[in-house]
Formats: sequence, C-alpha cells, structure tokens
Amino acid sequence: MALSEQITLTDSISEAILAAAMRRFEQFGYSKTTMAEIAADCDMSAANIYRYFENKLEIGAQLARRCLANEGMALTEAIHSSAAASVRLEAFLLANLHHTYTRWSEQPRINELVEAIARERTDVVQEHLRVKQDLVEKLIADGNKSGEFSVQDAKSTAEAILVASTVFDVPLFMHMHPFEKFESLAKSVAQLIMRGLAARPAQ
Amino acid sequence: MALSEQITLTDSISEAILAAAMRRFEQFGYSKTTMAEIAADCDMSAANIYRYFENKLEIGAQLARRCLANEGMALTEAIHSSAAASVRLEAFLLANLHHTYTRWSEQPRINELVEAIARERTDVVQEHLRVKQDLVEKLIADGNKSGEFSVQDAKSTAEAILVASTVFDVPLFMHMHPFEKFESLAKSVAQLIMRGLAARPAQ
DNA sequence: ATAATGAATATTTTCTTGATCATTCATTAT
DNA sequence: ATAATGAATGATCAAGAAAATATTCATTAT
Repeated sequence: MALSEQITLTDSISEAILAAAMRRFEQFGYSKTTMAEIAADCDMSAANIYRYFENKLEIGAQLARRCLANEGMALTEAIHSSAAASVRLEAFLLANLHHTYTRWSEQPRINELVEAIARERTDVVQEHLRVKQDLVEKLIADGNKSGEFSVQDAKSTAEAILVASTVFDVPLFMHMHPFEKFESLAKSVAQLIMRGLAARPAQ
Repeated sequence: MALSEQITLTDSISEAILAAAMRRFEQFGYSKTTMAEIAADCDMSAANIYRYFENKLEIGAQLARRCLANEGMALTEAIHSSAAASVRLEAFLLANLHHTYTRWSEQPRINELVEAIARERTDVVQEHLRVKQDLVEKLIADGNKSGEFSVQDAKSTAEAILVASTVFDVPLFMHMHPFEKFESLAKSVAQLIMRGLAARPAQ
C-alpha cells in the first residue's frame, strides 16, 4: 500500500513536471526554457527535478516519446480502417504528412525540441521508425491476405516505403511547398507505391 | 575580332577565378575562403574579382551549377543505357546515391557550399531538380514505348519518383547508414517503384 | 528513510569589442 | 574606354570576459 501510494505520488509529480515543461517548450522553446522555470511552475526547486528526471534532455525525450506515440496512434487509425489496402496506404502517408506539417506550422517552437531529440536521442526516433515500419508491414500482410497485394518480402518493402516517404516525415522539408502541394505529392507517391510503373495485363 | 577576343579574355579570367575558388573551397570550405585569397591566387586584387562576379555567393552558385551539371551527366548516362527501363531506374537511383554519398564523405568541405547554395540560391537547386525530372520523364516515356511501363501521367509520376528518392539526394541523411545499407535501400526503393505493391496476374 | 533545498561547480550562453572580411567607389594605369 | 587598384564602409566573425544555466552535493526537513 505504502509502496503503490508512493509510486503514484512520484508519478503524479513527474507528470506535473512534464506538463510544466511541455507548456514552456511550446511557448518559449526548448533552449529558452530553464530548469528553474519548470521547477517554479511546480513549486519546487530546480534541484528537486533531478530526483524525477536524469536531466533536461530526458524530459525532452519523454515528451517527444509521447508526441511520437500520439502520431503513432493517428497512423494506426489511418491504417486500421476497413477500406482497401491502397486507400489505407494513402491515408497513412497523408496522416504522416499532416502530423509533420501541422506541428511544423502550428507549433514552431516544438521543432527545436524535435531537432535536439533527433540529434542527441537517436534511440527515440528509431523506436518510432520501428513502430511505423511495423504498421506498414501489417498493412502489407493484410493486402497480401486479401489478394490485393502480392509482396514477397514485407519487411524490406515496408522499409522501402518509409524511406520513400521520408520527405513527409521531416520538418526540414516543410518549407518547400504549401500544404496542398505536399498533399498532392503524397497522393502521387502513394499511387506510385501502389501500382508501380510496370505494365500489367489487366488493371 | 576585338570583340570576340575580349570576350575570350574575360572568360579565361573568370575561369581562373572559378578554379582558384574551387581549390580553396575544397580545401578550406566556403566560409573560410576569402575573396582576397582567391584574388591573390589569380594575381589580382579582391576588388577586381567584382568585375567578373557579382559577389562571393555568385561564384559559389556557378561552381555549384557545374557540380550539379556533372551529376546531371552521370545520371544521364545511367539512364541512357540500352538496358531495360527497370534496370535504368535502379541505375539512376544508385548513381544519385553514389554522387551524394561520395561528395559527402570525400569532400566534406564542399558540403558547406552545398548548404549555402541550397539555402540562398534556391533557383540553382530547382533547376537541377527540373533536369532530373526531365530525365526520369524520358525514362518513363521510353518504358511506355517499349511496353515495359504503362504510366499515364509521366510528369507527376516523375515528380513522385524524385520525391520518393529524396533521401538519396540530401547530404544531411548520409550519416544515417553506411553506404552499403543505402545501396540496398536504393535497390529496394527502385524495385518498389518498378513493381508497386498491387498484385498482378502474371509475373 | 525519503523529500527537498540552497549553495557549489561545471557548462553554456551572452555580450563585448577588436579584428577580419565582403563589397563599393574614387582614383590610377593601360 | 577598359582594367585594375587601394582605401573606405559596413557587415560579419572571433576571443574572451561576464552572466546565466544545468547539474551535483552536502545539509535540512519531514
């Protein structure tokens, strides 16, 4: 009892810290937010934060994990509809793009965090890529089962699809086109991935 | 006669400046190279360079144009073989990757120039993309003609292919994998683009 | 014991301020 | 006229001091 109580308390304090950090990161950016400010928001000393998190980057990493997990859920939804596999593939790419573009344009401060994590916490990003690849692999398996696809190596194919859709996943590229252009590009790429170039007897 | 002579002279001086600049950029990087140094290499004053080039960035832009034109030629070769269109597509992606990776690993100083141009001379990069897209469009047209492909909108398909192969074109990504891994990814993507996911009766 | 803190330390960032450098221009050479 | 230059100007960069900040730790509170 004392044990579970303690864990709960610790957790809720950690949550408060994360929430405060998130508010600050959103409003002022990662680098402009100080541990002292986060601590003050939680009515504690900066030193006390270190009882709950290893350091500032770890706070950023956990927030990034959640953010990416959110994206993962959106992508899961996009892929788990009952529509045709081709439709779901397009939905996947569009959802991916939408997430990237929205964050880029509406939460510009958060990009700084994203960059820091991408640079210094490769593990977080790679875990997310693994999740995405699993999703695509499942989609491919579904398509194979329904007869819509005939893909041999689902794993490397899923990897190739992710590589091919990198542009829609990296904030850095978002300045290149307006959203609508990106949308149409994502659709083109989805269609390309679906149909390929090779001629086929009946369509 | 006086006229053509003058133009030739001007040209050869411009060439000397470009050559000197290139040597410096390769060895010391764009930002660490001064106009005075380039000028000294050509036995002239810094001020005199401005009779031949608008400014330092313009020198960089012209060198970048040549560099990209070289890449364009390599890609043209890759695409103009007499092999099957699918083979040529793969060759195109691999040549693209090879160029990016080699420059990144063997001429790290030049990356600074590339970044500056990408940032401040979008026109140069976009012109190169246009050239590449034309090449891919031609490849598609060839494939259509030979019956290997059946692509309706060659233009937007070519655009999609370029978008899908962005990772192989951007130095920024080169640190993510060793060359061999990239090679295998490029092959996977090429195959994906070729065959697509959709089931087809024969093949 | 567990939590929390203030003070101490080590890193980073910011801020000068003195170069260095790109670019312009009036002047000189050809 | 055409080429070329040195000196002037404003912008950018760099070294180092000062300030802010992340992180640690010895100490206090519960």
